Amino acid sequence: MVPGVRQPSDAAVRAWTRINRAQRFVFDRIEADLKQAGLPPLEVYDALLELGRAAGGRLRQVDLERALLFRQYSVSRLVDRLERDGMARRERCTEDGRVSWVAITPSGRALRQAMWHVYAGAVARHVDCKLAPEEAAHIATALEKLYRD
Amino acid sequence: MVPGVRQPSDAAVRAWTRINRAQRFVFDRIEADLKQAGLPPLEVYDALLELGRAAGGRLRQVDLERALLFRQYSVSRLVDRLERDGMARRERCTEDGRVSWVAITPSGRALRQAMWHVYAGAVARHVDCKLAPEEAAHIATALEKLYRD
DNA sequence: AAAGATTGATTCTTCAATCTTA
DNA sequence: TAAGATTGAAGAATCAATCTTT
Repeated sequence: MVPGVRQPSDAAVRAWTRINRAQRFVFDRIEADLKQAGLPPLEVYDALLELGRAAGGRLRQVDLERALLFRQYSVSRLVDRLERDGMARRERCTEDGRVSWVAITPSGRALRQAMWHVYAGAVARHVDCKLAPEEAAHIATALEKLYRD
Repeated sequence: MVPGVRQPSDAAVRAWTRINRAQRFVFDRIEADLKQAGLPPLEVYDALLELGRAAGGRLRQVDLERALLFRQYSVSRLVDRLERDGMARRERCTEDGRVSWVAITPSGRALRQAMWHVYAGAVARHVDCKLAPEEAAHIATALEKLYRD
């Protein structure tokens, strides 16, 4: 025991290491499925989903940042790529000159749908198959507490 | 509904998105704590932990790869960095010329301990505080099923 | 000063090909 | 052929500094 360092419970350490491992394990498999289908990585799906859901099919960059739990510069570069590939475009904000809107394009919507095709199968195979329905629900409820600041 | 794509249950999709978000959220905060203390990222801790636990303080690279769920080339480059920083060294295997052993150094052991100092506090703050003890145990049990192939 | 966003340089990751030994 | 490991080149993430507007 080291004074001044609060020791977490064994249960908490085990929970954290397994969150970490399970995430990487499943994530790697989903990404592999997407890649095999010639599709972009999951972060592109997540971004297109947020944009597609938003009113008018667009979000301020800062809101996309919060929705995705990404850094400002990561979003900036992700949007660069989406724009380069024709999946989204930036629009200037007339009310606040600091703000940049990001709007999904029709190609972006089509890509999201194509990705869901593969993504859904991957979640079914790598998650749904392995958990009882109550387990999945229970995990979801408990994990939400970790990111409600 | 698209024929030919197995649809995962809503519960499974929610579980997966929350695993993903919770992992990123907690991971970012732990990494920030380590960084603020001038320490290297979590993967270094994980590697040093595996090496330190192993018999003789060393593992074959391929076993480190499996323990960490990393790719061959990622481990190769991680060991490059550990070696460069004096935390581990490669040793050739006399029995099988294809194999490379990776051994932890005394500096590596010291670093792992210094990192645990910070890491423990971070897990206490970002995980232990937010979950009831039974919840942590339950999460651990359920999540393990996701990476037992 | 603070909020939103961008960028040059560096570091790390990933891809795809390669190398060595079994 | 396959297993274990490495590597040049390309792509992405990160750092730290910067820019613009509020």
